Amino acid sequence: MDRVTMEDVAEEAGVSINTVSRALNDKPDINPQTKKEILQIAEELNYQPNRFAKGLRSSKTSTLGVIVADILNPFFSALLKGIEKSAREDGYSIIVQDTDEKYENEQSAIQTALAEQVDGLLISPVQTNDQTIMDLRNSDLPFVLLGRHFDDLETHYVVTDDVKGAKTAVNHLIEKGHERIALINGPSHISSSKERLRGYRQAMKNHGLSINESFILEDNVMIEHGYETAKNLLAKTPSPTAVLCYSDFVALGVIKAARDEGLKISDDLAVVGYDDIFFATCLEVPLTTVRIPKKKMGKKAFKTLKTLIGHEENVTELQKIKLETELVSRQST
Amino acid sequence: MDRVTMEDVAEEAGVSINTVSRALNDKPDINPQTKKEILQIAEELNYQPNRFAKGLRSSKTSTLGVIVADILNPFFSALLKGIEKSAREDGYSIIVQDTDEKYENEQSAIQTALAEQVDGLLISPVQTNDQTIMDLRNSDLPFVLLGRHFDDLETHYVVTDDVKGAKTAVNHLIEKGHERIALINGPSHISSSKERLRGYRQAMKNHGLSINESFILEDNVMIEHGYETAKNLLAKTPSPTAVLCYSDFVALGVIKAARDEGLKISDDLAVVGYDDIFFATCLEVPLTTVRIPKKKMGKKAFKTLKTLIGHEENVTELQKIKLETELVSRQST
DNA sequence: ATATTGATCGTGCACGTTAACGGTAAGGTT
DNA sequence: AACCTTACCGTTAACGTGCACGATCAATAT
Repeated sequence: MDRVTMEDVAEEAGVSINTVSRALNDKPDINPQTKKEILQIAEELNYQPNRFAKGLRSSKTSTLGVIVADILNPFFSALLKGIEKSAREDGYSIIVQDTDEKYENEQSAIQTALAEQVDGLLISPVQTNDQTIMDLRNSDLPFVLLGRHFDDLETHYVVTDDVKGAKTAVNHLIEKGHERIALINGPSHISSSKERLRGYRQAMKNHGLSINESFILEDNVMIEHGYETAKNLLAKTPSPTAVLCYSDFVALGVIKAARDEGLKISDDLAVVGYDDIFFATCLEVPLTTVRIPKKKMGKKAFKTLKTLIGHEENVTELQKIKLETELVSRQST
Repeated sequence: MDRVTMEDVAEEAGVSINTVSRALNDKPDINPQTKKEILQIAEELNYQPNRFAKGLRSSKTSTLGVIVADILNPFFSALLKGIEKSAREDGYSIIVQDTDEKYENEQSAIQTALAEQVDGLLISPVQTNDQTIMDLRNSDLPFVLLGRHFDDLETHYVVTDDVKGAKTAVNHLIEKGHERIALINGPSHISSSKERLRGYRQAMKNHGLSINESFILEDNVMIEHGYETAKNLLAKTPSPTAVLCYSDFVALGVIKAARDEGLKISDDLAVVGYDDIFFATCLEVPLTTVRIPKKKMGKKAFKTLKTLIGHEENVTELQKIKLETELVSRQST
């Protein structure tokens, strides 16, 4: 059973293919009555447009590329979920690629996306290199950065207000009476790390607290590293009474390390995470964390990309969107 | 800057388009020397084949549809990761759709996939209805079911050996000295639930243990339900000393409920999960669980689908693949 | 010398859709 | 009566690729 084409519909309706095209695409120059009949017949025959013919003609697919750093990370899963939902509601399909936080994968993923001829690209860039992003700008494929951005690169992006987020978290810890507050941050060269560090410093300064520079550690985003880093941190004297982590993943590592040391979370060591991935509530001591509106972020990123695709060649001004975070206070502080 | 086509390459090489086609597609009837030159030029010009033209001609995209029940569930994330990786390595792109465990979404997702003209479909079906799957069989689109299958539906699938998995888990609990063992199962009409129940019964019977039918509960896969169900379960007298859960998600709910009741995991209540999602190790009491080789499963599903796509019209025999699980013993038992 | 073969390459059409363009008929305008 | 407008519709070419077919030429066989 072959696919139904416009020609089949045309034949059935006794009109030309073009008329069918006009009917299906809401074009003018068509009798409302014939249009109605054609749509009727198309429906009956279960006509499905051939997207390859469409794409070939118009060089517009209705497909977006999404490149995430690690699907297993619930943060990205949630992002992806938001993107997928709003894209689907808008008639877009998404092609997903996972870079495993590796630079070379990102590079080839972008190449693949170009070859796939997607209409646009959503990227949560890896941290090691921005060369690929620069290359991407030279092609005329619209793209939006997600979660991370590069200061020195003028691109569209959707991120969160990390200065404010970290500041609020530190303020919260200070209110709880903590003074020796550590920061296990992400890689220092990515924007979110820089800004959170800024927020951390501001909050400490505002409350007249001195900063123990050895309490500021740089880390990877993965859980295993959080564990190691926390081990080091807790060995220091005097040891911190509170830690702000770069992610809930890192916080998990910290909690593990604290458990090993016989420290009680909250009493002996207050921990604040970042992201609010869903099992932050499932821990023995539910985790206080800075909630990132992940689905909303995905949705917003899609909307942004869509306007870019709409305007195309027009030099639309740069979309730099910062979403607000929310401190969710639980038992770990 | 327009896209480079085969015509451009042909012109540059001083040959016809057809010759370029032959060179690029490893066809015979071509001089090795000219072939080499053409490939060289194609490389220099950075020629990228137009997949829409290709798709239109050959009605073969290199795209697969993947329909998952819930991306936020780490089980599906891991599955997706496995699929994505092996697909990418094989030159396939994947279009991902999320059904939110809702039947109507699955239905439209399949429609979308058909419209997208993917080469094949990988589906982790929702539990409520198999009508869509039946419809899908009537189209000639090859597809493979993932994780769940339907007894009465003759389709290709990749699942795990659930009878054995549950049996091993129950055996483990019995070895630990438990006799009052409960089962919080998934929805009773899906295959994995049925088989795990079978495994549970077999293991109990083999050890001469009587089964308290009120210890067998049906549940949804979501975490919130695990909590409620466990509440009910723990209120029973005599209460069970061990629980086998349908998923790690459910186990989390059980652990929460046990915590509310002041029960100590392992000592007062042994808990076994299913799936082995990555944060099973992150819990206060690391969770004993039946590990499903998720990435391998994704990979296997892709491979299976690929052979189906290869053989196309040929009536290949049904692929019913059962992967082995592995009991991972941790501190919760 | 002529016929045959094989290697190599070009020609032309088809895939399904869109859009520019031209055509037709009915009605109105000068 | 000759023209223009309007509303509607069909013809046709084009998007980039792959495949069937035919063409060419040199080498070999008869």
